[in-house]
Amino acid sequence: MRPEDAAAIRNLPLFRNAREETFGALVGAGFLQRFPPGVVLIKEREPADFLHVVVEGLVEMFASSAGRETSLDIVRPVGVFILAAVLNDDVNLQSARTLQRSQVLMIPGERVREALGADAVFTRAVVTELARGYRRTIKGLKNQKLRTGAERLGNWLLQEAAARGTNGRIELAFEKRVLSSLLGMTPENLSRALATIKMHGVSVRGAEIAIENHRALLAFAQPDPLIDAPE
Amino acid sequence: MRPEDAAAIRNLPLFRNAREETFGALVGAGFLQRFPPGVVLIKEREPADFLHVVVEGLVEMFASSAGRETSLDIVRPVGVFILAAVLNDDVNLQSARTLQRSQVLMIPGERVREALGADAVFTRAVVTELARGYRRTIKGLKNQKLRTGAERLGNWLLQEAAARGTNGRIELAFEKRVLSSLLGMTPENLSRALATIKMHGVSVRGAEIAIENHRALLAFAQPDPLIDAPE
DNA sequence: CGCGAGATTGATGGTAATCAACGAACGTGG
DNA sequence: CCACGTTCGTTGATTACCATCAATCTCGCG
Repeated sequence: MRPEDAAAIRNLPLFRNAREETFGALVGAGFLQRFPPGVVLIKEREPADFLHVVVEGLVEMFASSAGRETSLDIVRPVGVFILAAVLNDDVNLQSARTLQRSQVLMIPGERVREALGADAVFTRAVVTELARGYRRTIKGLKNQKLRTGAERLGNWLLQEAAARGTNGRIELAFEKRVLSSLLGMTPENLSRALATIKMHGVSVRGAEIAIENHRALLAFAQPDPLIDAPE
Repeated sequence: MRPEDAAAIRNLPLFRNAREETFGALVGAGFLQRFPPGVVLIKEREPADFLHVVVEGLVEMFASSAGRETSLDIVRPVGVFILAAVLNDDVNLQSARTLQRSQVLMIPGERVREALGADAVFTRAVVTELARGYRRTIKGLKNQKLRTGAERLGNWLLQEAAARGTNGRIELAFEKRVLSSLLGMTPENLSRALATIKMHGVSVRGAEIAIENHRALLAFAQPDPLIDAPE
């Protein structure tokens, strides 16, 4: 593992204040691996054997049922996934696949559960991380139940633009079909939603999306801090 | 507080294995109060000052945005709510109101956060409870994104019937409009969904719903343990 | 009895999924 | 370098699903 990767992981809220030996035990027992795009890292219905940390790249969380499939989240560096399943020693509710060439650290779940008992500070960080993930998911549920597709798109754009601080310019890092699934619609409908939203201050050229008229998009999307807050 | 209420709370997964003094400190600092139906206990956007425990009755968690409103969960005895917001010392993402005459124990958030540092067993229980709530919400999101309204209804009925062990008979404990909101549809559409699933082995008379043909309903609803499992 | 809240039913329009066809971009192999 | 093929995205037509508006019905209760 490169020193800057180790430092990035150490700097995760989950590990930042943990004791050195806790961190060492966890990372020491883990495997750091590279994957090409499109690799399925975990599958729903299977036991959650490893806690995953995305060190580099991009990972899509998704789920299927009765022949349908939907994307639930996109995990960027440095982020963690299936923490809840690992802690409960349960099966995965979600699958995960790489969207880009990615580097992922996998820590045996058993080690994570051991660390819980051994390091109170780490445990407190786990509580915070879980609570944060919990709240993120509730926001996702509100987003899905309270808004139309075009509104979800508008708010997603506002959020992305704000997160990147790139003055309203957004370059999609993955295919539009993934975005459509994340936003809870079909690819066809994303196309139409993008067309709709052009009337509200947005321009689209391929994977380049720009918010030309921030005020107009705000008026249309009506962002709500209790749904769209970055965290 | 009646002794049997104290015992029920003590028996919650969250408190079951906590040290006696932890439990005493938490419950001792709490207020046990009775409320008539329709009382708003907490409001979204406000700080989460108290952890709430539903001792008796029924509480609806709901949220609003941009003039729309939806129900997110129904909490029954003995259940806990807004744990995540209390732990993060953050604002509520959801509001809560009583659906029936209810008894609720309110524990100051500060005490809960203190107990985290003082009792490792309690902390471990908090981790488990949070992870469980997290996974429940992900199931809710999958339910919403992967199924139609009638399918959500069918699976809700199957789940209720199984939970009550009352041989397929379900007596609604709250108004249908609440159920419709919980299932992510309008009251009108719930009526139609109920009409639809009459063709799949369900009978409805007022608030009495019965699964006459379990096999037929299963075939229609296609329950999935990764969405519908009680927990 | 008659009122009123909740539930149902009907009519209509909007939103989204599906099916189908076309177009653009890209990579490969001739 | 170009022809071809594949994948992705877009567009159009149709259908399914759902929301809204309006009217009626049911039932509990004063």
